[in-house]
Amino acid sequence: MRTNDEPGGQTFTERARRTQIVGCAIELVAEAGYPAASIGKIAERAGVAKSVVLYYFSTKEKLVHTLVMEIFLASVPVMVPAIAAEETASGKLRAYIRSNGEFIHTHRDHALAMLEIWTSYRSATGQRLDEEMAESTARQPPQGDLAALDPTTIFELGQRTGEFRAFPVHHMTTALRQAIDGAVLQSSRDAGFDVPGYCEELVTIFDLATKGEP
Amino acid sequence: MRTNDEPGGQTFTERARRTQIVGCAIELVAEAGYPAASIGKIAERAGVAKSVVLYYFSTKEKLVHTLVMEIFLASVPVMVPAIAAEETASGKLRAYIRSNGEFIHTHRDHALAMLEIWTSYRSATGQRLDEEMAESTARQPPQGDLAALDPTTIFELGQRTGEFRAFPVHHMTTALRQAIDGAVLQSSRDAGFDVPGYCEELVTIFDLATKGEP
Amino acid sequence: MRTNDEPGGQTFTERARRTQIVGCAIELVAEAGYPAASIGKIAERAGVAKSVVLYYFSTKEKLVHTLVMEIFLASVPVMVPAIAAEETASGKLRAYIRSNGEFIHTHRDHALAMLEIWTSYRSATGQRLDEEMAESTARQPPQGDLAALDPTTIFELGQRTGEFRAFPVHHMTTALRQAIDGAVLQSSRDAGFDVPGYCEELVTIFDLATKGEP
Amino acid sequence: MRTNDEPGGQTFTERARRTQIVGCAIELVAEAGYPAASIGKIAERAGVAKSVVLYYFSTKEKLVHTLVMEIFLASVPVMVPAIAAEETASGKLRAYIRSNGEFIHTHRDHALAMLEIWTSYRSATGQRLDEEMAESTARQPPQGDLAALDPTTIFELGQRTGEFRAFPVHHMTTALRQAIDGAVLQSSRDAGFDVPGYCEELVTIFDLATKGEP
DNA sequence: TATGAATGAGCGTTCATTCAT
DNA sequence: CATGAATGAACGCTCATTCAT
Repeated sequence: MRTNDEPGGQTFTERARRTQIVGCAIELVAEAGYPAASIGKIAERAGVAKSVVLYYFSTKEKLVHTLVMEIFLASVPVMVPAIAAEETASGKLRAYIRSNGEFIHTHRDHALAMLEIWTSYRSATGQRLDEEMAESTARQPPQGDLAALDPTTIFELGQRTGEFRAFPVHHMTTALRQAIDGAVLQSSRDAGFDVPGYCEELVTIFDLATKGEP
Repeated sequence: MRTNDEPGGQTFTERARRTQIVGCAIELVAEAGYPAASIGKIAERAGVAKSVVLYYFSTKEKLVHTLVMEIFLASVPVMVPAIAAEETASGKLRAYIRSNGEFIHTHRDHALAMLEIWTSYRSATGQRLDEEMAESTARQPPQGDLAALDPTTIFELGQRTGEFRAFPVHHMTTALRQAIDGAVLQSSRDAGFDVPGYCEELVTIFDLATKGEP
Repeated sequence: MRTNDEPGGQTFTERARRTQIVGCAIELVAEAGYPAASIGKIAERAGVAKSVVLYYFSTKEKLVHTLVMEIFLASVPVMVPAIAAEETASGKLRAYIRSNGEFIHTHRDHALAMLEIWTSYRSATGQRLDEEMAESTARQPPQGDLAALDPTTIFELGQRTGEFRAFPVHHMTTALRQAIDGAVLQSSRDAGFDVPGYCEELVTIFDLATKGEP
Repeated sequence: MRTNDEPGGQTFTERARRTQIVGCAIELVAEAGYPAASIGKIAERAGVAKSVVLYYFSTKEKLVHTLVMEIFLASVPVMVPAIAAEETASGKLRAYIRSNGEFIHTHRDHALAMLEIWTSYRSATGQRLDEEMAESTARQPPQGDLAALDPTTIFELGQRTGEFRAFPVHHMTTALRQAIDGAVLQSSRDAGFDVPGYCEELVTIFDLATKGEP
């Protein structure tokens, strides 16, 4: 009954365990794929009992949500400053692609796990991750960092300043996000895939694609 | 007596059942995702016993292979003639994107199922679909139609004729394939997604991206 | 509607098919063991449809009974004359062991299949082969050849003539039958096992064991 | 707090359950035969869910190995001291047969289960129990108790001391093992079979058979 | 805080058998 | 005479989850 309750209602031990489990889960999902990443195997990798995982994350669904958040938060310090340092929309776009590529390159497991979850995860009711998130964030739209990490913002800026041609922003966003995910996909097939090189090509592609003919 | 010696050694009943099961499987994979498309659920949807599915496709792996082949073959008459009708590389590229979009639009379930399998399927040994296919086609590389449906061919043609700038072909291929898959993804989230509109934008994007400044 | 009904109510074709299926079944049981010898695999080996097997032998149980009878009948021409040619009980015993060994040697599949069925087969109600047979032959005790192939007869003869010492006949029978089955067992583990050599040793063993001290 | 750190890292509950399951499995195999002893039926007999059996023995193969070990270990205290107490080879041989008979008599289910497994078990790859064991003990040959329980040792001793005549040891071993297994077989057919009486006859048989004429 | 124990639903697969043709 | 089609029960096994301690 020591007074070891930390702010946020979590003890030091609890935070450590959660971090450890999340780390192992990310590794396992990246290596074996989401469907093969059972709670039992995650626990085994973490060296704890299976029930411990469910003690901290009462449901597999909640564990996945935590994973996603963890991965997203890991990308913020890499991407947000890089984008913010640029002033022009095309500068921000280049920074977005390059810093995302850098994140994929330096955090391969994080990126692989995210893609696995993104493509394979379904809730008990059959919903995909984005559908679940869309529901929970319907009333509370993303702000701050989350907004900064949405290419939409950049494309809208560029169209406002006249740097970019008139294109449907959400379509360009889809194309860009998918193209970047391609880096993760190739990296998952071939650990030696040249992610920075691929992203440099993406910079060229979307530079040309957003500016259009003079 | 005619039903028993059809070409391919398959009776009328057999072909009908196989078609029906494949159809139900495609629907279910498209709706619920690959991991949720168990043999039992496929059978239930088809209104037959689980063992009937395994009577026609002795293994789930074989069922998946059949699905993939079926979907691929459905795309051929839509895409191949459209691409072949164009002479220039940029014409072929536009036709590739537009006809692929048309296929996604008119064969939504096929496209969704293929994407699901592409991203979620793993063989018993953990191999992905493309890794399995890469193994089986190692000695017998694709020819004819299959080659025509690989954007690589188009990009190489364009670089030879000088229509396209010098870019790493495999990177451009990855970006294009991913961008097109984006149409499927969006369509799975929102059945009313404007696939042709999106693809028209892709036409512009890759037109600009492949030509570039001199 | 040709008048091809043979005596016994079986057509030529029918007998041929039955022989063929029984032969394949014996081979398969010998090779893969009884539990692995499913009707489907037997049919496959015979090159007929699974239902054909059940058309001729309406039940797997009946097929097994036929197999056993077939194997037994195959042993008769090898063993019975050899035993009958001897006059003394110890002569008949030697002939029994040697001819049984010869049968095992020349009909390895038959012997292996019999042993597999003997040790592994259970009817739907859990009964073993001998228990089933004991039931069906309760009222109709074996005669003629069957009696000749039961070592009991030989042992009783030897005790009557004074050639053999006084031992409990059924115990000696059990020991002998088991010892001979050992040849099959060893042969199943090692195809090159020296069955005749082993049986020659059995001849010595049971010669000594039945005569006892002078 | 004491239950959790027993020797072997097993809790009291775990050992109890394992013992219970192994006991039920031995009973069931003895009664219904190995093929009929499914995990589900073993669980049913133990009054637990099917998954509980797999919780303690992650694979049926492992359960079988445990069964075999359990049965073997149960025979050691009965047979080894009895054999060790004799000095001559023929004394050891008599003790071997009699103590084995005693074990079969007092541990009928154990003996039946062992014989069932011995004759019917096949691993996933089709290997029999002895073939599996031969593989695993190839580098680490059995010593001490295991060697004492192999009749080969006794026969070799007797030939060295001149008590036994010159016979091929492995053939005599096969015959003896098979003859003793006959006791189990008869006992399984008839619960009232006189195992000690049969073994006493075996003592006579192999006494005569190993000594022979000069 | 942490865990061992237990469960039930579901998985892919095999199999003997039935039946209409 | 022969078969293709279909079935239901059972199999070994995995998994997320519950619960008492």
